[in-house]
Amino acid sequence: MSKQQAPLPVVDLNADAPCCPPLAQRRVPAETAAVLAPAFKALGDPVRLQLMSMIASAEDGEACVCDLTPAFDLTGPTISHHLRTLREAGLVDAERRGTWVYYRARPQILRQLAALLSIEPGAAAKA
Amino acid sequence: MSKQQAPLPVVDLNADAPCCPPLAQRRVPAETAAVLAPAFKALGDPVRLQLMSMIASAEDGEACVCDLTPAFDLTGPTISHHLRTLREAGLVDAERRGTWVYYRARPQILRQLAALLSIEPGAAAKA
DNA sequence: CGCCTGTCTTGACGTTCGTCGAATCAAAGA
DNA sequence: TCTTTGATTCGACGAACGTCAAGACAGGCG
Repeated sequence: MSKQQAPLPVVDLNADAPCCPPLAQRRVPAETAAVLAPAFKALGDPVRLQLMSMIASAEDGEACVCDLTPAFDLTGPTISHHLRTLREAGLVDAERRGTWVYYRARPQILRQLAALLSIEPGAAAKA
Repeated sequence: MSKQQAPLPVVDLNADAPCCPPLAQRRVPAETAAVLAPAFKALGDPVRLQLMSMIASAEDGEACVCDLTPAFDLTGPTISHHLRTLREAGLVDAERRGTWVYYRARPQILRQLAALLSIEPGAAAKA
C-alpha cells in the first residue's frame, strides 16, 4: 500500500469550472466541506502558503525544490513534508526531471477556492 | 484574563481593499503569510467551513448559535469552540442580543482571501 | 563500478487540535 | 430571589501536526 494512497473521496477537484456556488450564497453541504476543507487546511500554514506562492508565481509555472528549500530556515525533509502536504491536497503537482524535482501549481483548484470565497457585491454584506 | 483575549498581531484584516496581489502573481512575504495563514487554517476544518457558510449565507447576514448548533452532531461547547476559532481568525463577529448570541461574517476578509487565490487568465497557468 | 549530490521516507519528539463532560456566566421569567 | 435556558470557559484526553536527525532512494559523473 505504499504506491496506492488513500482514495480520497475526490470530487471534481480537477474540473476547470467552479464546483460550487460562493460560500456566502448557499450553505456548503457536508460532503463539499469535507473535500474542500483539506485544501484550506493545507494553505493554513505560513510556510506552505509561501511555498504555494513561490510555485504559483514562478517564471515558467514551476519551481525546483532546490530553489524552494534555501528560502526557509528549515531542513530539507521538513520542506519536502510540506510539499507533500500541498500535493496531497491537490494544490500542486510534482515531476522529476533528472536530478531535480519540479513543482507546479494547479490553477483550477485555486480558482475553485477563490470562487467559494468570492462575494458578489450586495450578497450578504447588507447588514 | 477571561475577558480580554490574546491580542493577535492583527494586520489590516479590516481593510476593505485587498491587502495584497494574487498569490500567483507575486511571492507572498513571510509577514503576510503569517497573518493570512491563520484565516485559511480556520477554514481548514469541515465543521468550521460549514459554520462559516451558514453564517455568511444567513438571511439577515447573521446567524444565531441556537440555529447553528443543532445542525451538527456535536456538543454545544464544541461548536462554541469552533466559533471562537473563526472569531479569533477575524472571519466572523459575535454580538449578544438578549438571550441569544448572533454571529456575522466579515466580507472584507473573505474578499481578501479570495483575491489572494484569484488567478488572472494567462498568469502562471500557461504550462 | 563507486561516489556524490539532491530528494524523499522513516521514526521519534513535543506541540497543537478536536472533542467531550462539568462547571460557570448571562439574561429572562416565575 | 430562585430557577431555567442559552452560551461560554475550564480541564482532560487521544489524534494529528510540525519539526528534526538518520537512513534510503535516484540520477549524474569520475
